[in-house]
Order: sequence, then C-alpha cells, then structure tokens
Amino acid sequence: MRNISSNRFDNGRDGTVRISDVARHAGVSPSTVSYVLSGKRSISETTRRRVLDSIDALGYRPHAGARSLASRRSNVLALVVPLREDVHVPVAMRFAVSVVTAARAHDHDVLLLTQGEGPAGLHRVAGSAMVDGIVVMDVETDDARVPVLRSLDLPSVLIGVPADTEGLTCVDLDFAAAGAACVHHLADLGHRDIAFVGQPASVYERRTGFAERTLTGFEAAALECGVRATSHPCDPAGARDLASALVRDRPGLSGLIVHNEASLAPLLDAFADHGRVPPEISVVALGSLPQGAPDLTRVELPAEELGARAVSLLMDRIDDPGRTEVTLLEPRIVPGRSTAPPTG
Amino acid sequence: MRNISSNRFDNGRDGTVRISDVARHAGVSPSTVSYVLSGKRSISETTRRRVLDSIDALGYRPHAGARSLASRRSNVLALVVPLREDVHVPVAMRFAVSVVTAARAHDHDVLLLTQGEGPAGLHRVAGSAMVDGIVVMDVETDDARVPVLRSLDLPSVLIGVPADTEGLTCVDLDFAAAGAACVHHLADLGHRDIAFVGQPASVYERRTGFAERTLTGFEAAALECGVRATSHPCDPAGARDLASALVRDRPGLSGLIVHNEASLAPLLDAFADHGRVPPEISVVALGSLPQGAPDLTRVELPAEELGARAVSLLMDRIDDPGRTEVTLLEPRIVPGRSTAPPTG
DNA sequence: ATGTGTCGTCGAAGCGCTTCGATGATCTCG
DNA sequence: CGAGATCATCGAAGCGCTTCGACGACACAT
Repeated sequence: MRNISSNRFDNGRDGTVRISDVARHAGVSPSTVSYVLSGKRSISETTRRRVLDSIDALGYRPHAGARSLASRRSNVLALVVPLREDVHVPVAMRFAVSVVTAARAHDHDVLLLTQGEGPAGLHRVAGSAMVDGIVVMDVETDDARVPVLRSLDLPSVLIGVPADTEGLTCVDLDFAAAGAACVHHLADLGHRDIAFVGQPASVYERRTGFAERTLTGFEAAALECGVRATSHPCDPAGARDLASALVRDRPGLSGLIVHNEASLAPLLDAFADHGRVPPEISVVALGSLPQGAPDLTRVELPAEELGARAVSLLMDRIDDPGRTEVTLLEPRIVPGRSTAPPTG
Repeated sequence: MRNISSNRFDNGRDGTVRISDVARHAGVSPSTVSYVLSGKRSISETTRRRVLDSIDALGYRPHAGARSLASRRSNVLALVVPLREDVHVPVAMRFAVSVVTAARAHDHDVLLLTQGEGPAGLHRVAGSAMVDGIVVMDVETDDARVPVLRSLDLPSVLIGVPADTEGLTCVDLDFAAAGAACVHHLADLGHRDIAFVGQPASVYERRTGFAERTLTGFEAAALECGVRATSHPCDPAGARDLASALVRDRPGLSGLIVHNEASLAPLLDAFADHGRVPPEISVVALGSLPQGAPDLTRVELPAEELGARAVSLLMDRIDDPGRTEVTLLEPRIVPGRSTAPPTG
C-alpha cells in the first residue's frame, strides 16, 4: 500500500512534474528526456520506452514557457479574426475553426486576436515571442496590416490576397476565376442578361480583396461573353428592395449571381414573391452555403481547405522563412437545380 | 549621423531587445526595470520615467515565455468555444469577442480551444502552464467538462450553469426568470393561449443549461398564470412547418415566445404568410437579435456583459482561487411593437 | 592491437525574466 | 543626535527547459 498523494519520485513542492522528475523516474538525465520528446537525437528503443512510460506514469507536461524560452519556439500561432458588421460571421467562424484544427494537427495552439487591436496586436504578439507565426483573414486590397507584417520578421500567411504580394505568403480561392465561372455557366446556358448581387457596399468601399476580385472576374467575363451584366451591392435588409427593383427595371433578366451568404435567402424569397423562382430565373450562388439549403448551382467556398493550407504554409515558413508564395485554389462550379436555359 | 541598424546599446545578437539592454540604456539594474514594469516595489519617479523612456526608445517587449517561467503567470486565458451544428454562430461569436476584449483590458491574451478537443485540451493547456485560467461556454446541465475543471487546480469560469455548481464560478443570464418574464408579459396583456418556440431538439437532448432553464421558467410561469401553454423545439428548416401546424391546430393561439435566433425570421415570415402578423399575434423574442431587426418585444441576451463578467470573475479567482460564486444576471424585458392585448 | 566512426547518453550552460534578501541613503522622532 | 523605520535600488538565484560539446562503448576496417 502506498501513499496516493506522493511517492518517492515526487518533488515535494507543488503538483507539477518537471523534466527532472521524469528523468529520475526513468533513470536517465533530463537531456535524454528532452531528446526523447523532440526526437532531435537518436535514443535507443529501450530508453525511449522507459522514458515514455515514466512520462505518462507521472503525467508529465512540459512547461510551455520554459520550453519557449529555451527553444525560441512557442508552438502557438496567432489568428486575426475579422470583426465587422459586414462580414458574415458563420463564414469567418468556419475559417477560424479550420485554422485551429489544422494548427492542432501541427502541434500548435491558436491565440485569438481581434482586428480591433490593429497593428498594435501584431507587434505585441510578435515582439513578446508569444507566437511563431500569424494567420490573417479578411485581407483588403491595400491592407494596412501588410506593411506591418513585412516589418515583423515573424512568418505570416494571409487568407486573402492584397494588391502587392511581394514578400508575402497568401492563400485564397481564385475569386476572379470564380466570378468568371459563374458568368460562363450562365452564358453557356444561353443567358444574355444577368445581374451580380454582391456584398454590402461597405465591403467594396474598404476594398476587401475577395469581393473586389470576384467583381472584376465577373465584369471581365461578362464583357468577353457579350452579355448584359450589372452588379449590385446588397445587404440582408436591402435584399427585398433590390429584388423589386431588378424585377421592375430588368424585364429581360434571366440570370442571377449571388455572392452574399446573408442576403441569399431573403433575396430568393423576394424574387419568389414576384413569381420568379429558380430555375425559371437562373441563380448561381457563390460562397459558403448553409447545410440544408436548397440545391442551388454554386461555387463553394472551401473554407476548411483554405484554413488548412494557410496553416501548412505557415509551418513551412516557420521552418524556412525564405520562401514565399501565393496559392490560388481553383474554383469548382457545382451544378444544382437552380440554373437552366432561359425560357422564352 | 549614426548607424541606423545598430547603436551602442544594441546587444549585437538578433533583433530582440532584452531587459538588460533596457537596464543599460537607462543606467539601472534589470531588476529595477522589472519593478517599473510590474509596480511591485516602489520606484522613484525620475527612475521610472527614465526606464519607461528607454523602453520605448528601444522598443522593448518582455519575452512572454521568460516571464511566464519566472513569474508562474502566462497572462493568457483559454476560451473553449462551442462548435456544434445547433449553436447559433453569431451568438457564440459575440461571447468570444467580448471575452477577448475583456481579457485584453486585463492585460491577458486568449487562447482558442475548440470543444472538439474535449477534456484533453483542458489538461493540455492547464498542465503546460499555458494559461492562467479557463472560460467555458455552452455549458450543459450535466457537463462532462465540469469534473475535469474541478480536478484541474486552475481557475475557471463557466458562462452557463450546470446542475451541480459546487466549487465552480458561473455567470449567466437568469434564463428561468427570462422565460417566466416572457410569460408574465403576455399573461398581463391578457393572453391565455401561448406557445414557446425553442431551440433545436438536439439542444434539449444534450441538456444545454440555458435552454433547459428557460423552458423550466416558461412552464412554471405558465402554470402559475393559468394560461394554456405548449413548447416546441424548432430549427430554421422546420420553422415553416411549425408555423403551419400552430396556425392549424391552435386557433386560439395569441402569443408566441421565440427562443431561437436562427428560426425567428423564417418563423415570422411563415406566420405572416398565414395572415398573422405582430401585433395581431403577440411575439416575444428571447435572445440575441440582429441589428436592423424589427422592433420586437424581447429579452436581450447581454452577451458582452456576460463575457466581461466572466473574465473579471476569472481574474478574481486567479488572484484568489478560494472564492467561488454563481452570478445570474437579471433579465430585462424590452417592450416593442410586437405585443399587444389579444384581439377579439 | 590501433585507429576511425557511429551511437547513445550525460553534464553544464544559458534562454530572459522575476523575486528575494541585502544595502545604502534618507527620514522620523524621542 | 543616534536608533529605527522607510525608501530606492542592486545582485544573485532560480524558474524548467533545450542544446552543445564531450565522452564512453562498441563496431568495423585496417
């Protein structure tokens, strides 16, 4: 029978087990335990086993601060989440969660920064060596954070693409191609008069990268295909009015591209009230659709893949800060029941 | 003219400035700099100034790992965010953001944990001394994380209240009172037949604290007021059907309590399609309403206040782990245009 | 046997900070 | 006017880990 609250390997101080306790328990030196954990030197299989057994016999967990002090690695990433009226929260959350999940798969944790803190937040986490790298979401064409990131000498990855990508690592959906793909899909079906329903006006005003590029891709493709095409910012509260205006002013309108998660449902409802229901009017949705949504033709936003890629690129840059690259994922248009050749 | 990239106070190694560099620059010892920063010993005003000037002349930021190693404080809180199909993401985000903001106000950062990691995540951040405390959201009546938190010897605060609060610090809206307040409001107006539209069924199945308590409060108050009252789980996809069923089966129904952010709009739309528009049918909303929503009578969810309270309670417990307490915020019913005495 | 590697392990230094005790200097009061 | 208190500061130890160089043991080719 032994005392449950302590045994001969306890250090006696407080509840925490240190590497030296593990070392003693396993009959090796602390450095050997460290090497078992890091794999940075070869360790005999028998020693390895013994150390590992001691570790979980004692419930040892390395002190994060000590580790980061000695190794100059914190195993934490910073994630800057957007926080504006005009960003669609569920989409932002999908990104955030995928980043956290991917980070954990690479043995890292995630520190949450809000955009509210601005550059100061970036300086703080970088300067105090709290994190090994930074993931930034909701990037604007001329993003104020970009120069800060460049100056930081801490690796970072943007989910989104600013105008000048010199020295940056970015990953995003190829929104220009996505916008174009929507147009081509409709044009190929024979549509000659289409409207693009976009993000809230403020999103374009601050020149959010993805919104701007989508619109550019849309306009270029429309020109190329020779279709009549207009674009309209939209927010949920204005969706109904926009639908009425389009129905009233554009009798020939037969195709709709909707790049606005929050407005999609009210917009389609409003069109339905005017008797225009897909596929009589063709609708292509671009973005992150809720599960349980109707079967629309769409270009999905691969948030999970983007998050995972961002983290994986960040890991690469942590190991080798030299390389930088811009990765654009190719959009994939998924046919649904909401598009068809124009009637009449 | 001087060399921009280095001056006589540089340490010459890499870009980082250490406390000893500041000390040299200010002509004091490192410990003095530390005391200036922590305020744990009195320092003359002149020295203080000089040190502070040196700090921002050199751009010094304490190394977080070193600090946490020496002081046994990481200045980081963990936040466990819920991640389920059935939680309303914007609400969760409001909580998360308010926790981050409040934490920053207390000079702490926030580490993001997803519920997916379960107890392992809690053990990890606690065992490695990564965080000084934990905030947990989306608490269930019989939450599996509660015993883990109790065993952790790391302060924690729950936003939500489990069945057994022994040894816990919790903060939440008094949802039972909120549910009751909605009933009383309607009953006082003269309604005698009301329905409670709740969270998705799965939320009750896993016995989420706030949902369960609201329902309990609703039922008790209905009994007490002697009104006919029924309750119905609901999700956005089922809102339309629920509305039809209620209109069909409950001709006398004159009041509705909606405790479901995501279903509120579709539900009201569906009622409107049956010709029942507030205030002809009285509607009380309970929860976090989007800005720009119609002027409904409601009980607001004070997410920001709850987040801030949670953090502030957590700080108290970090300084004094002894005390524990359960704080319930009193619900406030805000009259809007959606309720009126029953017609006919 | 002797030299030459390789493998597995150890000891010690040091990461950058906080904190404790000590030490002058200055003030207070009988 | 000197004992004692108070104030401002310093030096050194130590937080728990990683990592570097060293070293003994053993293998293999001379």
